[in-house]
Amino acid sequence: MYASFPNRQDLTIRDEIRLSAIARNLGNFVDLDDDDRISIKPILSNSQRVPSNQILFHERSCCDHIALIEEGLACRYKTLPDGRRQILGYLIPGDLCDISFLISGVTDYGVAVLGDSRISSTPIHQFAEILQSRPNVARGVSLAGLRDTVILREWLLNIGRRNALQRLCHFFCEVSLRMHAVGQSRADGSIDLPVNQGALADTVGLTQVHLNRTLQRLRGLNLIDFHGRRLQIVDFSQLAQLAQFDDYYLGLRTRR
Amino acid sequence: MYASFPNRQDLTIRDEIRLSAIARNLGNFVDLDDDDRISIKPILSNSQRVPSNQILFHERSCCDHIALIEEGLACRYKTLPDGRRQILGYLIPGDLCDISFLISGVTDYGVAVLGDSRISSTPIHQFAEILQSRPNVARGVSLAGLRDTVILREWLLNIGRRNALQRLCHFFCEVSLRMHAVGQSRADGSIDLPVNQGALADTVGLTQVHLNRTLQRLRGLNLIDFHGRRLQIVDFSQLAQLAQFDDYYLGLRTRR
DNA sequence: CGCTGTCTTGAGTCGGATCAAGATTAGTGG
DNA sequence: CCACTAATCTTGATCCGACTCAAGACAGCG
Repeated sequence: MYASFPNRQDLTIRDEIRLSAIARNLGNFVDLDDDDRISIKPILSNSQRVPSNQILFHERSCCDHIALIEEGLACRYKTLPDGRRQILGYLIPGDLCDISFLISGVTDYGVAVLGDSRISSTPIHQFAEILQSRPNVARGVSLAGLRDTVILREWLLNIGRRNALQRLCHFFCEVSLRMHAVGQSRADGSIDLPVNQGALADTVGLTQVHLNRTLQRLRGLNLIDFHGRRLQIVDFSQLAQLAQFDDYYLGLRTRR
Repeated sequence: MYASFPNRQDLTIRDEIRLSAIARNLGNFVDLDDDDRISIKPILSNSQRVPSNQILFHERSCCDHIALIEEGLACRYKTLPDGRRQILGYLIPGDLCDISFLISGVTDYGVAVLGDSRISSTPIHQFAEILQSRPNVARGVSLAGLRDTVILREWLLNIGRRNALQRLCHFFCEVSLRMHAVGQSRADGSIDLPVNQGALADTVGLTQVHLNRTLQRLRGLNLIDFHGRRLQIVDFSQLAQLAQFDDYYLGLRTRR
């Protein structure tokens, strides 16, 4: 699928899991051994394709499954009675949405699929069993869940205290690094970002029109290139500087 | 201390714990029995007074204790390199800050005390022991922690998608209900809110000047009365309607 | 009483919203 | 492959909410 990957056919199952997005994701937080990786196989085994724009679950719904994004993109969101929407975060390959179902079983937010995706769904009890038998995996999953909250806090700072240009830069920096960390960037460093400008506006708390103009400013500064649902960051360090972006909060192991 | 409370001297230890803010807080999520309540006594036993404006811990620090707000008020915050600050949430009596230390040990945010407070601090290992022996308490603590995140999401929606007046109304509704739920409201329904307008501005993502004017509009509408660090909500239902506030996300058991 | 923090007010500016229309692209069925 | 349709993107004009800067009023406190 991606240039740097060997052909899937040639891989053993163990290697396939090793290269899976979730193994890469958890690998950012803990060191998984082979047994750990084998243990998460059930989570990967019943995936299915989900078309763009489908709602995985609605705001204020109940959940007895834990979904994993294997390919594609999804987002958490909340809406106001008058229809205004705020996107609360993105779920990229390797992300679970949401382990808090293990505790609570209800959601305050909804999850929508953004591009055509492949998503697997695991019953809560089965998921819980894996966590119980593999403490290492459990710790990785906990830390991944914790990072979701850390990102949420950074977003609140972003939207509450940065201006339009900075917000957008910050978002692009973040999503780009996260995609890299789970092996979802292309050879040229670009990433697939199947979102329209309306969704981008709902991400950073702007209107669609103003987002469009901000995007053009960014393009004019020659910092990014965003066409055909693909994001290419031209100058990451300048982008990060403009946004006062610091990857500390992502807690990713640097492994370039 | 509050008019409706019996004199502390007359209480047995068991009753004292029952009336403690943390027991009331956890009681919003699970039903605690007497053994559960006795078990949390160690958490309450080494409290000390902390003066206003003191920093409990800084952004990006390490933590080996879990702090409990027994009286007073504190807030989580993050700052930008240029000094801009965003308050991420308030810690009111009965709140733990933050159980994620059980997993991670480092913070991305800081915590500052706002009014003179009484705060107790428990070593992580001791705290973990209690959770291990009392699953009911553990579940309550987990749900309380989960609600912190739910509130965070609501704040992102609030700051991202509501205007100045709505944001402020929403915040007042929320903090008022939360204080009620842990027995921290006065006989007349007012609550202590030891924050200045600068902090309020950092709460809802506005400047201090504009917050001042928004506050005046709210006073002009005769919906609130905020003087001398005390908040009196004059007409809750109108305030809630204006903010499109819905207490669903707080997950509090209604017990008026 | 004077200091310091906090609140309030005014004037001017600007960032971002709103409204409306047109251009471009993607998707669909024939 | 084209024609038609619906999304999406882009642009312009205008307006308003919120920010900035600056100064003054007020309150709490030693």
